[in-house]
Amino acid sequence: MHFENDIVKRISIKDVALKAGVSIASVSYVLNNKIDSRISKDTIEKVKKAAEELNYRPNNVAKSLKTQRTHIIGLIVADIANPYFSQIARIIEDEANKIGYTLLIGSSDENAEKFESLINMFCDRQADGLIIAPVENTAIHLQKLEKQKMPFVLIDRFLDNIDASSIQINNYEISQKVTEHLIANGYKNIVLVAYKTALKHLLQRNLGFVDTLEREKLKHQNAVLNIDKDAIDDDINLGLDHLFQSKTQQPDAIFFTSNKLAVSGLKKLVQLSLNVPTDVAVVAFDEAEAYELFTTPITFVKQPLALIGRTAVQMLNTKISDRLTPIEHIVLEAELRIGQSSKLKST
Amino acid sequence: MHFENDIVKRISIKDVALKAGVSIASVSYVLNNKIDSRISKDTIEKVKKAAEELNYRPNNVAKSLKTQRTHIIGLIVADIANPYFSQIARIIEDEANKIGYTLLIGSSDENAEKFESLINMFCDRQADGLIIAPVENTAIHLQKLEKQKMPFVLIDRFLDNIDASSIQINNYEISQKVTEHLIANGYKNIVLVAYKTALKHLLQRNLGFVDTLEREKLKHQNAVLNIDKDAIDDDINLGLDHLFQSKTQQPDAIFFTSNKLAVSGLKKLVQLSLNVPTDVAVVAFDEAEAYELFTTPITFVKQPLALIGRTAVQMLNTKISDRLTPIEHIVLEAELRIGQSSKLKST
DNA sequence: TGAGTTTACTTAAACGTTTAAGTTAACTAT
DNA sequence: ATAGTTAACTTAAACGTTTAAGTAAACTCA
Repeated sequence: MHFENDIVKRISIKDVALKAGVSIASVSYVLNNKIDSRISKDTIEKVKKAAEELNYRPNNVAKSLKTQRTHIIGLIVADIANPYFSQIARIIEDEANKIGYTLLIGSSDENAEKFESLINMFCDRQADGLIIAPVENTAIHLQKLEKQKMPFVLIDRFLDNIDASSIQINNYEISQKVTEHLIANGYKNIVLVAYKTALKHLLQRNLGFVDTLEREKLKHQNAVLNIDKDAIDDDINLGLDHLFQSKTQQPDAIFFTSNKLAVSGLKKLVQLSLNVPTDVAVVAFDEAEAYELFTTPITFVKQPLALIGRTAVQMLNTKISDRLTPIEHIVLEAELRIGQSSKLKST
Repeated sequence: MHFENDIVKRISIKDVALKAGVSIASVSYVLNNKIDSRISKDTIEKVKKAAEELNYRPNNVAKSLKTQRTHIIGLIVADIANPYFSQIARIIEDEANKIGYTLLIGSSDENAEKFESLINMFCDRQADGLIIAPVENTAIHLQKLEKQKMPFVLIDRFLDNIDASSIQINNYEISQKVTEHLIANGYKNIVLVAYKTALKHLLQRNLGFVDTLEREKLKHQNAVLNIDKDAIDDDINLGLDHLFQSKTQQPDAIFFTSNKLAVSGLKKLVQLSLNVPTDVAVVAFDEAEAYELFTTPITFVKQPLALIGRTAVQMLNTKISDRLTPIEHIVLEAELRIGQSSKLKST
């Protein structure tokens, strides 16, 4: 039978069986290397030859339906276009592929509704497990996942009211370290540029900063500039304008708590013709190509992305194969990469 | 029945049917809004109530097996960690979601073998269609796709020996335009930093450059620095060192034909303490955060990413719904964004 | 020799859906 | 009263696999 302009009928195990003159069960055994069930060399040859000649390719949809395993891992990030997440995604992709999984990626845009529909989509598609950078107000959905016994691990962020395996960095401590570094280098009017958020990991960054200022007896009123994540450029524009107009106490250093904040802020500093670090020192968070190419190389907090990705996949994989694996919280250490943007203040 | 520590049994249409006291067919009709088959208000209510109470979620694997549609679109890029591709991926993700598709992404690393296994993976997973940035020496695999009548469209790149729908930018013309722009601004010793490659779209960029030099009677021997994509930093290091050591004819302008080349090259220029544009002018390709933050904002070729992504999804979708749709080649226009890095040469 | 074992298969049910075809009761029209 | 129609369902096959269970021939050994 030949359909002139129709979809080419895909070759199934049935066609292979017919051509090889054996049962479909035999074909399945041969093609899946089920050596425990004894099959003659002759049959193996016949099946392999037929499969080859027909250009047989397995149908994973059917396979998944039968085996109840899709070998799909879902990944929910805030935005795959953000280099932080695209780098992590790439690492996870490779790591997942290595152990036979395919990665399905979704962007939540920090939006709880999109987040929920991604969760649903992954569940409906029968993903074997999920790696999730959770969004504010999504604890309910994660609890639902737990109830369904869907294996998942959290990365980057975590939520209070949910007890799930997670991989984080030492946000509080690294933020302390950054602040201490700036103070040690002679900066006294340090401003933190952070997000308006309830996300724990970001609040820890803020807290590490404020606590350190307090401990070092530096003023910390108005030391935090809170930015709306949906209006980064606008808020930073206004915020920095305001800060540098104030003749009383201009900041001598800025600590940006994310790459997007830093990139936006650096643009603004260029616009304001402020020199880094002579007019104002800068420390950033996460990586960005831009940090290396800025007039002066930027000091930044480098997250162990490869380790985060690898650990996430490994943890998830053990969770998938053994659902009784206890919950685990892993804290990885971020690194302070010191560039020129925060060097010893020349007085 | 309750399994203490086992996987929670997922609720199927069967359970809903049982609870509602109707057949599974009725449940299917109700849940899929098949209004053509007449169903009483009463039954509709019962089914919806049962589904709700049981928290029923459809099993897309089973659905796909039966309907022969997965509503999955596969996307093959060189590397999802590359901002050019992650931005495109994000646009495609949104566009695909809008019309009910889920995006599956794979990175080929410009490697023909990985490329082939991605193609196979997508086929085995029964993707409805593919959006592909093809790799060198992969025409065979694309031909195989054609033979199988798997709908696909090519983006970014294209191959000679394959007649498939594609979306490109006007590589040759925009490259001419860049070169003319540099010449118009007084630069005479322009060097092109390009990839060692057989990829057509990149060769067109090279050709647009060389042709323009020739037409303008400028020397074009050694005007192209070819970089191995697997050793970008090393090759650029050596190449630029060599160029700027030559006392005879130092370049006064560099045109980088990709974002990765540009970022690597700009780093090197910083190392060499060369000022842009007074020592050497620069034009780059594609976008990078870095361009805006460099000492002087970089002139670059901006691709219409959103349009590329949207067009790709639309073309693919019409191909999926009607496999007889004729092949189409779309050429979109890139834009030259003029920054400070190529401004009028001060003599 | 014949009961038991091993080898090399095949049969058939199942996974969770969709949907064409079948069924039955109620209604309509003569 | 009866044939025909319609409404509201249900039955069962199918999608392409996997795999437990069944079968039949060949071999083993007392």
